[in-house]
Amino acid sequence: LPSSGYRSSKDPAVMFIVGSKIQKVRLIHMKKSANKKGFLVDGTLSEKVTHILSELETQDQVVKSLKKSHPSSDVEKICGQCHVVTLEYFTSCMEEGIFVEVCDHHRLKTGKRVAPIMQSKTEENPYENAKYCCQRITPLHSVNKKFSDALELLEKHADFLGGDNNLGRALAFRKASAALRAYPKQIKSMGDVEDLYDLKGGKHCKRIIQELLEDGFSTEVENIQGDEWFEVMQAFTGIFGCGPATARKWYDLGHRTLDDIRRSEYLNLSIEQKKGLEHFTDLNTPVTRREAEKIYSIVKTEAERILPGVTVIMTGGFIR
DNA sequence: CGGCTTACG
DNA sequence: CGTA
DNA sequence: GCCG
Repeated sequence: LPSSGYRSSKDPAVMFIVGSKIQKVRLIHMKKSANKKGFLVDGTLSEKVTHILSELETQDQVVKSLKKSHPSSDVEKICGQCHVVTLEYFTSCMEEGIFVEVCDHHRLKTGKRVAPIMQSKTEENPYENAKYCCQRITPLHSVNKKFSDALELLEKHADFLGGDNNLGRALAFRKASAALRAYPKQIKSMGDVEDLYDLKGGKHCKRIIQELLEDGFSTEVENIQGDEWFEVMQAFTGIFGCGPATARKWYDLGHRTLDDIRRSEYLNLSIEQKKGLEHFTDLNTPVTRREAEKIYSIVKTEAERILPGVTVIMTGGFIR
């Protein structure tokens, strides 16, 4: 341990896990497994704490977060006496069964600013190595739309069917579809998809792609598109508040159109579904940037009135 | 052959 | 069960 | 349906 400010080594090590950015169930699980392995975990931030573990990026963020959750503690002092470390440190400790030695790479940065994520134009699209979708870039308009749309249709179909295995199948189709949508080059032969993660071990998705390459269409896909049940399911699940289960129920009762649903006396429509029907077209129309800017301007004006100098930033897709 | 995100109303 |  |  560094000499200044640290307590003597005869005191037991105590960890404290900062809740921020950690989902509730995961936090509970972390504490549970730490206790099980004999680690001392403080429920509140006390002077006994020697290791502060956090998913946050910097020490300043940790201090800020703890001040909120522990207003009566001298957060700065306690943090100054502790190791402030990442959850990778936690993982290492769990593996070893002891408080492992704190290395530099475990420590949280002291800087206030989070480094912006830069996308250099010269950098190649990291797709080839991407195992996880968060590691790759997906264009809004993919050159492989034809392929991704086909698999997306199969995803929906499996989702509409529901039941045990179909949720898993839907997930697989979704991943495969997303993989193709993110693939930067136009797919021209089976060789292009041979090793693609989320497809490489598969048979069904590859068959669809082969059909599209050789014939320009897939019989399986065409059949689904021409299927009345599928079309009606698609329409019904387009209603806010109506998912696959409700859509199936309505179909089985003989309904076929949105107006059937509107006119029906006996369906106990939820408030969401009533509003979903009322604003069907609107709710299925993407919000334009122009509209988003307008709302932004209203929010910004009002926020500045309440708190002069405040920063207001649009988030979600419109941040791009 | 099991598992497939999580939380909330 | 549906939404986020 | 695909992955581990």
